[in-house]
Amino acid sequence: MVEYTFTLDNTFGALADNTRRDILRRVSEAELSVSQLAKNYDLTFAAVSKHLKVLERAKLVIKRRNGKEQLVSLAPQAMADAAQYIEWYKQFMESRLDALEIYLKEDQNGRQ
Amino acid sequence: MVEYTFTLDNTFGALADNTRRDILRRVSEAELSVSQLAKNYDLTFAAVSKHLKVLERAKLVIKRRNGKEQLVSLAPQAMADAAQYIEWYKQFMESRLDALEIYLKEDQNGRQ
DNA sequence: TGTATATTCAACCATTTGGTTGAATGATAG
DNA sequence: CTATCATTCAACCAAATGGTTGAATATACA
Repeated sequence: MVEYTFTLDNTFGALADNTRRDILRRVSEAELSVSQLAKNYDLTFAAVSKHLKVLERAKLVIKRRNGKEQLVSLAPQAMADAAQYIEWYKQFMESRLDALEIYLKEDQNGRQ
Repeated sequence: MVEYTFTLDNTFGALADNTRRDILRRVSEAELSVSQLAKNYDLTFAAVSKHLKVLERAKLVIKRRNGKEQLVSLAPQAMADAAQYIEWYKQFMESRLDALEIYLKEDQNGRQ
């Protein structure tokens, strides 16, 4: 674990919003312009542009200019980092997930 | 994908803070009282208590009373849910991670 | 060159967040 | 009961977030 602190703050912070997660979902399927993205939300263009800046800061997406428009796509390198953080969290949860299994087995009945 | 929206907001929101991630790390190893936790940070007791409420709202920890103190531990069921979200995110990233491999192979040299 | 299109920037506003302090509540020990 | 320890609640504050509108910038097109 290096100095992931700020990056993790940005990464998780960026993921803590449904619009941004939806943007990620969309651009994970295809590279889209800002206006193409903006069409999907009941938000102003500027608001979507701001969301994109949050995602850019978190290095979850990159933009490249194509004529008048700006094309958004997932940022492959940061994506790998994100997956790594997530993997780390999964690891650190793992021991507890073992405990969970035991817990669930011991508790087949009395779940509220 | 059910209605994870609010939960994911809370989950990722809760994870977007180093103090809270550190609390999670600590309580993943052992059940700790609020004051035992608070000792580790240069924060008031109340501030730590607030962080714990955020983690509770995200169902990442649970508290149980033990005499005067309140013992904090990872919330096993929510932990499983969190792992599931994370797994989902990994899945949806997977296609792009394949693309990443290709990208990395094609780009052995020119990384800035 | 001027105009339209795509996007960002700046200023502003309301709400949320992360922190503080001090009072209130809960539980145990005398 | 009352004092004490552990924790929360309430009120407050500054900074960050998520949104708006309107002006500014960049590119293409005629």
